[in-house]
Amino acid sequence: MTDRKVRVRFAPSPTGALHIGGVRTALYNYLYAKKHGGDLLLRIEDTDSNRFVPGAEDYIIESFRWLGIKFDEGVGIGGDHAPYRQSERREIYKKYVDQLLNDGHAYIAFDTPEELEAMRAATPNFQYDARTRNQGKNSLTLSKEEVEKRIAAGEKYVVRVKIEPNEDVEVDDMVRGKVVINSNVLDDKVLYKAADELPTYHLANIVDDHLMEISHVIRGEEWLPSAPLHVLLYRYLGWADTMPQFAHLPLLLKPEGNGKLSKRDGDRLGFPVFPLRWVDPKTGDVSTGYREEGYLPEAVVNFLALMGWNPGNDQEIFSLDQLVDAFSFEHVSKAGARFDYKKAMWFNHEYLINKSDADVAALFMPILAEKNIKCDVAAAEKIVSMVKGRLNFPKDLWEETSFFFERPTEYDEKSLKKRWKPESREILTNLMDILARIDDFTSKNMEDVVMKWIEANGYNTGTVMNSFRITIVGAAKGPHMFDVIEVLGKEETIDRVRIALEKIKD
RNA sequence: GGCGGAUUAGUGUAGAGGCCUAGCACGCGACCCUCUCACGGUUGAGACUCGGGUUCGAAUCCCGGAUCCGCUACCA
Repeated sequence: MTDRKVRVRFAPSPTGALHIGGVRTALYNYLYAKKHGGDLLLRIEDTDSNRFVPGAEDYIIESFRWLGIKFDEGVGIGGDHAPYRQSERREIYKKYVDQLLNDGHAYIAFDTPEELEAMRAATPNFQYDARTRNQGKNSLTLSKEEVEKRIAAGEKYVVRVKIEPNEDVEVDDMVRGKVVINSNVLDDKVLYKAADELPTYHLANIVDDHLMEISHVIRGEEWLPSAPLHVLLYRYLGWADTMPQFAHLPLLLKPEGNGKLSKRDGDRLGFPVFPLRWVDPKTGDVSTGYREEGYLPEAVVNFLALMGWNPGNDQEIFSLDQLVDAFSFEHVSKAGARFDYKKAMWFNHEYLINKSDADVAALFMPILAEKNIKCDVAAAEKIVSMVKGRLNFPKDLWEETSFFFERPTEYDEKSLKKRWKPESREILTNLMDILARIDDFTSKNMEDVVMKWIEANGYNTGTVMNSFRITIVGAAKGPHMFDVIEVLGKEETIDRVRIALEKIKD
């Protein structure tokens, strides 16, 4: 289409925590920009003064910092097109509002909310448009003098776009192809509110995208119905030849039931819908985040990328750079995607498994510190290497390793019932003697000695090992037994068996 | 209601007229591995929304119904 530089933007409203769907939109913007050597900008769309929430902007910036999605320009970074906060761009919008007014593509309207309400009530399917605007109090129906008088008197007004009727407007969408709709179904949307001297989304969005030289608008599907309006605005403003290309992304849907993914789904099913923990400043409500739940940022990115896009083959594990390489709109799906939080857990599991023992140990150390347990890094790495495969989250580490640090206080009943045999007591008593005589207390050596002993006595390996395991671990679970007792050491191992034999009733 | 979008197993998806006896992954079940739990490997159940066309042939193209999603604010 155009050979100009790819410049895309993520433009959230600071109305609360950043929704995970917004994160995905930003991610796709990032992937497309980087794939084509372009820029990604962060713009804050705070044109609704009523919905502004303090802290939301910092939250957004911190979220992307954590996820590793870097912006090239925008709020918090700066750039040639500053300011990037719409509330700081009032004068800029005013200029284009006037241009639209002068060119007859917009008009001033004085109708109060109550009057509009009445009009809506009076006619079914009412919308403010070419057929009905003659019923309103606006600069098309009022005399010039009257309009000026009202404005001079300080009456609050609004500027509406004047949609030309009966015209097919075509939106060329990168994921959906051509979408055509007739301008008759478009209404004369409010573009500007004199009350707070701010534009609405529609105008601000077009003006900023034009001024910031945005080449592609990649946003959620909820914007598809207003895309024709945007196309018209580019035309009315005389910017049709540099209009960006549109791509409307499928929405993230509830894991079950109908509708789009919401915070409530996360609360109900137990998964985060926000990247970071968020405390609502008004209500004090606390929402957990992916970061706080122990998700790895690279796992979140990978999972999100695959909700609505696929590489066209069976590959599932992608680094951010690999995603950049593979991304294309040809493989963005059109239908909304049910949010698969179980798959998200699996991705985290995969990333955890593939981390080095040293990296997982680094996640383990703070947990140990919190429990007031002294453990050097080398030992932590060794322990972690044994349990890495069974983790979904770092917080599972304690559950999987606590027996290395604390003697069992009780013995799992199910395990006892299934694995404790009448001969267990006698076998373990003898095993204590065997272990006591081993000088080389390493896993491999002990395995050799003990297995030979088992064979020589004609014991059942399962009976011996499982009974032994229960006395050491407290249940029929955990890594290779000899690896466990190597870490524990001879004295501790024998103590545990002895104590267990005292406590366990046959 | 109006307008737009969508529709492959429970979920995410592959599939762009014959390669489809519809592939992969998550989840679920079984088996193998094994001293247990995991990991890993093998494997099972499980889908083309429904009707009509077009075609020698349709998951793939066309039309219609159904369902779902979104929009329909001086919110984004």
